[in-house]
This record gives sequence, C-alpha cells and structure tokens, in this order.
Amino acid sequence: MEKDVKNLNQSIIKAFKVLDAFTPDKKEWGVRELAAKTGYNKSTTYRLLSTLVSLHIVYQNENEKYSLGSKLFELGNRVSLYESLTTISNQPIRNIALDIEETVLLGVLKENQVLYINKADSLNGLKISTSIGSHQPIYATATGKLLMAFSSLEKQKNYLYQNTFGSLTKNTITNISSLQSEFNKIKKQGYSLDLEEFELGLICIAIPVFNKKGEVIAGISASGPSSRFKMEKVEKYISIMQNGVSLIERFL
Amino acid sequence: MEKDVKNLNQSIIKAFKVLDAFTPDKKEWGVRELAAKTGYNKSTTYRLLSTLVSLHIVYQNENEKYSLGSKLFELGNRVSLYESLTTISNQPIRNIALDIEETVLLGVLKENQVLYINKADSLNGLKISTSIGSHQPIYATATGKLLMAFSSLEKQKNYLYQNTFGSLTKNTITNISSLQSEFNKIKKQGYSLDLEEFELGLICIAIPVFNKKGEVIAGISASGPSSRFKMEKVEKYISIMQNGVSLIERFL
DNA sequence: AAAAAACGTTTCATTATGTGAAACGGCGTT
DNA sequence: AACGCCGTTTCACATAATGAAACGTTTTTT
Repeated sequence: MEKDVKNLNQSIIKAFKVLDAFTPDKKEWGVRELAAKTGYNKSTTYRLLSTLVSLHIVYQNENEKYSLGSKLFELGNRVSLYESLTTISNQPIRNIALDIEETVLLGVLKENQVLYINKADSLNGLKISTSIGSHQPIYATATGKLLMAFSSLEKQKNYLYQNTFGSLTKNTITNISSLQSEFNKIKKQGYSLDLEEFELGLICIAIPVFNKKGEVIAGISASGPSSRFKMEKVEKYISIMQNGVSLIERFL
Repeated sequence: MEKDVKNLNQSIIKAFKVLDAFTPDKKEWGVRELAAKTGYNKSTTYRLLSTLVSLHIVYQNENEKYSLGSKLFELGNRVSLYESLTTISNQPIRNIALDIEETVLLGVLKENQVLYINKADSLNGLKISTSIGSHQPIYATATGKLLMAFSSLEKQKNYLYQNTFGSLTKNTITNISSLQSEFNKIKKQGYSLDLEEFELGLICIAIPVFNKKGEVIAGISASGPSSRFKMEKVEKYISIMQNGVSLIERFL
C-alpha cells in the first residue's frame, strides 16, 4: 500500500528527467537524440529545453547542442551535502540509538580524518564524548577504517604511505600491511569494528552509507563501553543499523 | 525588438523560481511563506514542492519545512564552471580578437596562479604563445593582478605575505607595497595593465567578468607586442572588450 | 551539382493538466 | 473549549502543454 497517488506536476518531472540525461559521459545533447533518450516528443523536448535555456539552467552552444548551464551550478552549490545528510539522518540515527541503546554517530572523510557531522545520544548513563564537528584519525576508528576501506586502492595507498600511525592504545593497528589487510577484511565483510583501538574500554561498530551510484559517502557508527558491548550482539546491532541506513539512503 | 515570445513551460519556470528562493540566508521554507514570497497560490506552491520532493530536488524535514535536496547537489556538480565559461565565452572573445586584432585570453584564479581556460587568436602574424590550460604568475600578468585586485583584502594579504616575487623583466613589480597599491589602483580604475612585466616586448590589458552576484569570476585580456600596442588605444580596446564581456555576463 | 537526409524550430487543433477557493484535520496556544 | 496556524486535499473550471506535420537550413550522400 503505497502512499496516495499524488498530483505531481508532470512538466517538472519531465524537466528533471531531461536534466538527468546530461552526465559526465554525455554532456551535450541535440533535441532529437534527447527526445529519443527520454521518450518525449520532439516538440515537447524542444520546449522543455527552450524553457531551461531561458532560465540559464541549460546552455545552447554554437553547434545548437545543449549542455548544463551556470544557474544549475549556482543552485547546486547552495546545497551543502553535509547539511542535507545531517537533516536526512536525524530521525534514523535517533531510532537506532533508541533501539540498541548506544551512542550513534554519522561520519565522513575530510582531509585524511573522520569528521562527525551528526550524533544521537543513547539514554544510557555512560555516554560517548565525541561531538558533532570533531575529528578523529582514520586508522584507529571504526568509521575511519570503514570509509578508507571503501575508498579507491589509490587513496588507500596514498593514505598508508604518506602518514604515520602512532599507537593510541595497546590495540591500535600501527603497521601498514596490517592496516591494508584490515581494509580488505572490512570491505569484504561490509562492516568495521574498533576494538579499543582508539581508547581503552571503547568499542565501536560502523557500517557504510551508499548513494544511488553505489559510492560510500558516509559511515554510521554505534559506540559503547566494552563492559556492555558484547561481541555476540554485533550481528543484531548491524541489522538494526542497516535498517536505519536504508531509510537514509532512500533520500540520497 | 526582442526575439519572438516563446512558448515557455510555465510549470518549469515556477519550479525554478521556487528553488531560487532557497538562499544561504533562508535555507528553509514553509508552504505558506514560500507562496507569499513567490506570489503563487498556496496549493500551487504545495504541488510544486511535492513534485520536487518526489524527485529529491528538495527535502522536507521533520518540522515539515522544505529545504534543497541531494539530487540538486548532484546535478549542480555535473556542471563545470570552467566548461560553461569556456563555451559561453567562445564567440565573444573571437569577436574581440577580430576587432582589436590581438590575442584574447580568458583566465581564472587557481591555486595562486592564473589559469587560462580559453583563447582567441588574432589574425596578426605575431601571436602570443600562451595556450589554454597554461598557468602564469599573478603578480606579473594583467589578468593575475586584476583578479587579485578584485579579491578580498584577506586574500590579497595572504597572497602578498606568503609568496616571493621574482623579477621576470626589468618592469616586474616585486615589491609588496607596490603590488598592494597596484591592486588598489586596478580596482579603482576597473582594468589592469601589464607593461612588459612578464616578458619584454609584451603588453597586456585585462578587464573583469562579473557574475550576477557582482563577484569577479574571471578576467579577459588582450595581449600584443609593444611595437603596435599603443597606449592611446587603451581606451578604445577596453570599450570593445567591455562589449564582449557583457555578452558573456548575460549567461552567468 | 542535385537530391536526400538530418537538424532545430514553429504551427495549430485537441485534450490533458495545472489551477485556486474552500474545506479538512492536526497541532499548539489562549 | 475556542481559536489560529500549519500542511494538505478536493473539485469544477480554464488554461496551458501536447504531438503530427510542415518549415527552413545545413550537412551528407548520390
């Protein structure tokens, strides 16, 4: 039972289907080929394009070909990906935090560190102090290792060979080849663990957030004290987190 | 005598007027206030927003407020400002080059250098060798000095105090305070000159390209050998260049 | 050099679609 | 309990989007 069939504005849907046809692989379109691609009538396509041109959303160059225009660039730059991720994730991560009763964080990669852009506290007394806007090292956190594991091999190599990895606890992985195999393992199993590698007594699970193109753009983590964070619960935690993440991914 | 009144798609125009209401100063809108702002009926505005939400172009958060969504971010990032500037400028700079019979270049600031992203050759035998994609120093070129002159005072200070300015010809300005007053002079007069400061025998004029917000996003230069580049022609050159630039600015 | 094909664009009768006033139901305040 | 504000839905109506065909150029083929 889907929601009611809304009265959506067909012209707007068409306009954005047209815009979506402009990709890095195909930046220029003629009217007829674009009509064939979208399935719209040639006249309709022409009028959609004319309107978009008048708004500077698309630009028509000298060969009469159409391409995306500067106004779209401007509008797109008014959207902060962090902000929209934050807004979208609010409710889902709060629900996760309620369900598993641990602190939940949303993190992204930024300048060779993990930047946390959203947080949902658990109601438990013992809380994690990591706050929104704070940074942590990649190699010693569940989210950091996760995001690097899902980066390109080139990025991984760059990271591994251009940084030093100091020991933060007795469990910290400080060896380059161990880190590389940790990345491989994480990518294979689809989640990441921090077993007191950043701070003694602190355990953490992280899973990826994928965008529509299948790229990992963020990670969600649940952290808690090792005293109550039992390894046999990991599977259950991941399942709960996965449900929340799929709610986020719908809007990306 | 404008061009024929085209049959533009009204819904699309409305949709983008709605999107344009979302600015850095006002990132969230309710239906009613947005209807008041745009002048559209409350129902119409609601349906426009519903359609845009279904496309993930806008996002509706928990308070039922609307804000710009991730799909708009994605589309905006498919537009390269350089590419659209290049396409838009092609015809205008060619016309300028024909008119004043000198090589015309379009340059932007990139990583403390001038990056040239478009060029129109003159038909004169003696041509300028600077090519598209090449970089030149800020302090010794007309376009570089121009773009820095129209940057914030903070950027100017950063540039002046974190770089060294080697002498390229006997005319190069290598002194920090002279450069600062050169920037001030350029911003005041609205154009920039390079009097054999980069290469002996080479003279250059540059004027700014403004976007709709009044920011300088690029510079256009005309360069020629000092033998035929007479100072009494500067005013005429600038007027011709200004005409071409205004054609570019229409599309920004 | 002529003919044909392909392009973006315009026309116009037809009909699908977006429209606005009013009503609705939920929520917070008085 | 009454009010005011919100986003949302309804429905008769009028406007605005539609597609087939024709147009005028330009490019390709013959």
